[in-house]
Amino acid sequence: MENSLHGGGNQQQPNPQLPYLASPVPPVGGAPQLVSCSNATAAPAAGSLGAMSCPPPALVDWASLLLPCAPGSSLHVGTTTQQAVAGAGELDSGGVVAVAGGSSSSTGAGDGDKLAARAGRGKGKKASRPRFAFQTRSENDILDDGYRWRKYGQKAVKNSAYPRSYYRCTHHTCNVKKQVQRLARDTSIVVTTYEGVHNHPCEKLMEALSPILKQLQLLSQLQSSTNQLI
DNA sequence: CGACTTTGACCTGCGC
DNA sequence: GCGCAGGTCAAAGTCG
Repeated sequence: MENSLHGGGNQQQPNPQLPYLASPVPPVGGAPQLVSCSNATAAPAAGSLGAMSCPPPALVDWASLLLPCAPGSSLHVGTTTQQAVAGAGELDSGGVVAVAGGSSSSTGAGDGDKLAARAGRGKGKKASRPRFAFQTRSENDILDDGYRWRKYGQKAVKNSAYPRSYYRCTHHTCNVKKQVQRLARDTSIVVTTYEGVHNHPCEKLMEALSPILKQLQLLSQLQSSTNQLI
């Protein structure tokens, strides 16, 4: 029951004042073991990691995840767009997950005219949204990435005994989605695909960081006053 | 009672 | 044009 959502607007204006997530967030809670990752479209620059609002789990070097994966590294990243996304149902392509940018139908078909919304859904050019997928070896399908998600759908996927779950960020102004699915080949591996960019801070991170920030402020003040004395 | 999950139906895109 | 598969909606059910 951790997941929830309120649909919400489509505005994705980053707020430079806040340490909002500049890219999909790795799990915080269970410290699952990362198996592989990929981000074909919105590869965040290394520098953007500083803006990430969620601390990485101990076992995973998330920083490296967000960089182009180096050959020979422990991470396997695919770039074959064909399998990407579409193949999400067929994610067991040699342990490689590839995600292509932009896809999935339009979003935000929310409270308005349902028919009109549906009529517009998926029509025209597909909105290009950053997508980012990674595999984790975890017993839990739901990884605690610090954000709150609401499940809005579940689909049986072809060639997979496990269904795919669809989640949206519950933040009212955030339109980020994620899909969670287990690999058909290796059911211990969970494939999580993020779509979109959070435009708000990670609640849990802010919660966890606030005492640390206070201490830092105190230390900073103490240091400046000490310098004055010297 | 509100928030969230479940689940079946519906819609669209795509391949044949 | 048809059928399949993926993605989304929303009513109903569940839970705290």
